Amino acid sequence: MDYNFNNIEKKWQKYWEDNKTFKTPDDLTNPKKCYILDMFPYPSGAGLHVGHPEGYTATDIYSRYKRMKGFNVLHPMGWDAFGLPAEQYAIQTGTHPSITTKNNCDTFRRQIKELGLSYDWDREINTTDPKYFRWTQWIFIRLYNTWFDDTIQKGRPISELQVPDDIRKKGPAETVKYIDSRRLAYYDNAQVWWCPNCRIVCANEEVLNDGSHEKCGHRVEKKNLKQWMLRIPLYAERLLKGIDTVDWPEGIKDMQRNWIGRSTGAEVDFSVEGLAEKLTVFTTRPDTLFGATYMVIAPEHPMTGQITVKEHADAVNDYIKASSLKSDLDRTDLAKEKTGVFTGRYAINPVNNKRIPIWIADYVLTGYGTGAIMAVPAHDTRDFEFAKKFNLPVICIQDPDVQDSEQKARILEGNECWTEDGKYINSSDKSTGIDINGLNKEAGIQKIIKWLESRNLGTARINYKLRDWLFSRQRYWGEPFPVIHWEDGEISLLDDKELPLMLPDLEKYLPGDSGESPLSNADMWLTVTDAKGRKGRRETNTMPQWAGSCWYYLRFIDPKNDQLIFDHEKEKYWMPVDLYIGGAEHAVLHLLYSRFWHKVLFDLGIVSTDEPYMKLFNQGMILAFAYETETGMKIPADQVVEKEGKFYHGEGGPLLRQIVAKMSKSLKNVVNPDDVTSKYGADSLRLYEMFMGPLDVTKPWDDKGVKGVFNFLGRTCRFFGSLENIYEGPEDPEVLKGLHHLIKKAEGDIENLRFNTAISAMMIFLNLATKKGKVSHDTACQFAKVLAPFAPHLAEELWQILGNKNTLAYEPWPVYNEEYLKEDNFEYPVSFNGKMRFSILLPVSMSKEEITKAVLADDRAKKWLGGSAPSNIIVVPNRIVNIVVKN
RNA sequence: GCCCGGAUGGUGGAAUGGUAGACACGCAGGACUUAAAAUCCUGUGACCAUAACGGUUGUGCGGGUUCAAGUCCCGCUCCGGGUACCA
Repeated sequence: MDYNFNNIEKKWQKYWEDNKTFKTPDDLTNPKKCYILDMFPYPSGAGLHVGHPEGYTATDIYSRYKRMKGFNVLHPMGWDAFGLPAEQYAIQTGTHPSITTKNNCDTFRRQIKELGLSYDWDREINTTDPKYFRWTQWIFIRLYNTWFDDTIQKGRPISELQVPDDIRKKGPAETVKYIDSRRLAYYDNAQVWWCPNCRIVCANEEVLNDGSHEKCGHRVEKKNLKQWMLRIPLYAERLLKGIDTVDWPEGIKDMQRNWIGRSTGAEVDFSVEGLAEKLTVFTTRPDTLFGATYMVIAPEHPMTGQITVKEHADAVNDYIKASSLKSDLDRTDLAKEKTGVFTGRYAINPVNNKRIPIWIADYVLTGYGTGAIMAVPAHDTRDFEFAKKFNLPVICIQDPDVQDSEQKARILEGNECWTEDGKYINSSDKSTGIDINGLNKEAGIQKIIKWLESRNLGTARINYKLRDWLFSRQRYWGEPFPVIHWEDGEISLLDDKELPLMLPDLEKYLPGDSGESPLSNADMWLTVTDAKGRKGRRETNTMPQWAGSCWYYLRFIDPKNDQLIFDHEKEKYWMPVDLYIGGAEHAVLHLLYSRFWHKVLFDLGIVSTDEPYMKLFNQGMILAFAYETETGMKIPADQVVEKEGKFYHGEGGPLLRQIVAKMSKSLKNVVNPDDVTSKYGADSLRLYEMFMGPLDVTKPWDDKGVKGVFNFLGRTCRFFGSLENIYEGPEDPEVLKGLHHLIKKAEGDIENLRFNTAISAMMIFLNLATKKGKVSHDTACQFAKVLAPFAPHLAEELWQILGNKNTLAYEPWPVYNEEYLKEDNFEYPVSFNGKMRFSILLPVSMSKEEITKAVLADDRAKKWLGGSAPSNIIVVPNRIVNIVVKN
């Protein structure tokens, strides 16, 4: 039978759709459940990219396999469809973003369906659908009404928050202020990055290192705006601990840990000459207090005004102004050159009562720790650079653990910085009574913290890099906040019954002039009046794109529920997600934000698991070949001519180098999945994406490679689709062995997401079957089953040709029989001194002694021994023989 | 700078410490064909050698552990990703 993939694929896609083959039954009685999730895409106007099907095919193979293993499988797909491109298109053309979004979703859906992916389309969700974002708003209300109880490390309803009496006495305004200060969501002024080009606020994460906006490349500025923020750092410890409980790649776990950035140390209070107020610093090295020769506070520190003495005020103000104008670019570029200014004032070092100068410098950040540091130039490289530049004293207080005596001398003299361990010197003071001389780092830190705490000078402290999450955007195309700002200053949230709060239709989508979102133009929508006639204005910010993707996996469980966010019995059954596959670019933000929301929902009893995603896997990026000249100039792929395996810039042009690069329009090396499916079919595309290499590595796309799997499918079709190759009766032992070997291999490989080697095993079996010329009907059916998760269209077709009536999507996965895999003989490689010289076929049952005897009796062994006696013989049964000869 | 990966034929890649290069592409030769495409068969790391056998060498570089190292340990080089003065 010819391999007519077009007919076969259309036929089976229609069959699956008509029969709702992959509709997940709402059967909560099957104890074997498996929730297999893809990171749902943002449906861009460009359509599907070959990177998308990589992860989708992997989860599809896994899903189909699990169904055949008798699992109840939840495998849904949806759209993360809020986002800027549709809004910018609306600004340009006046087309409502919902129309653009719908069109893009339709394209994506069509393309995905053409790949034969076994999604339950009845569960399709769309973050822009009011029936969906109603619940996103609902979760926001929960966040607003939750506080974090540090003592039990748990989020609790705000109604359970005890307001201290001294605050209650100050009146209702102070009480509200106190309560607001504990909510997980709060509204406050925040200095944010502002992109003048897009006229939107950008999250820190969206600003690139060079100070440009990730989306448009324009330089961003700082701007003060009222913003919604989420107190994610309160969950830092929980987020950190949870990482240890999930089956994720270690690299991703590390990235999350680093992002949370826990560091232990101490807060130390320094008294300031002439001021009542103390200056508090955070340090991870309180043990180096004796080496603190100056202090630095951030330019944005609230005490800069008080600390700066008159004579230095001008210089300080100039410096603060200058640094406030700096973008990240400047701060990074100037990282090599430290800047700073002296305030004229001195602090007192608590360990020895010495006066040390207070400086202002922008290498100290306002958002981390207390925004102030004690500088220990002898043992911190940044402080060292600064001290050298401004001629501040460097006092070495640790005898370094180094051999090099010259280096040791330089360190002791304060001419080189030492950040490793060593025994303390110069670290005692009679007047204060502290002495850590002779101790090493760990003991020194313990002793100093104890001392500080006993004197109320400081306290042990844990700090996190993780910052509050800026949770609002000045955009139209996002979830509206269910929030009203009343004229008397009160903020109130909508009642659950009033959800969803819809987006108003607009004439124009341009942002408001002051940086407000386009919603500020929607007068009718904007103003509200309560029963008492009080006027209010709706929140004009909308939520960031993260909001919808933070919890979508939960809605898939019960996507059409109008009464509840989801049915709780269903949630208990399906959660957690068993396998989650997506790109590593979401390793930190999406996964961290999503885990945070999930933990809040868990604390409130809305979900039943502490972590949402049990096993995570990141597919590698798919790159493409690109071409460059000797000098490294990139040449678009359409100008390249291939001749005898070499590449030239045009006919007769200069020789080019083939390199591997990201697919890009400028390099003209973008591969469109539609082109691949029209030429080779969806099964070939699927198979090639999996055959290219391990799922998690980045790998280049090679059109020639598709041919390999296409050939395999063609040969499969011609062999198993031709009934003259199939007979009724017992199977040949060699074929039987090959088949069961394949079943075992494919099963293990699918479980471990090693699809490339599973496909190779199928090719090996096909080669064997072709060589034999005929296989039994049973063998053919088993093979179709193994093929089914990978190339489902062709597998269904073969299954039908072989006389079966139903879809094989739910046929039981074949069981391999170890009996068939048993070998009578093993071909022993015989090495001499580790070098393989010849092999010898021996029965597997042979004892070590017999093997030794048989090998030594062989003429070839005699040749390699050359008359001398072996000094050692290592026999590993069914593996190897190694003979050691001394010469 | 720091953190995390990676380096194996012409190419993508395979290999529980135990026969390096499975499988596939490409290439070469052959069959079929008037011819081409498609398909099928054979060969294919490099080097030396041969009528045939065979041998040497080989997993980025330098050391080490081991009977045995692509795999484990130490020290580098290069490439990719993440991150940016986090006290």
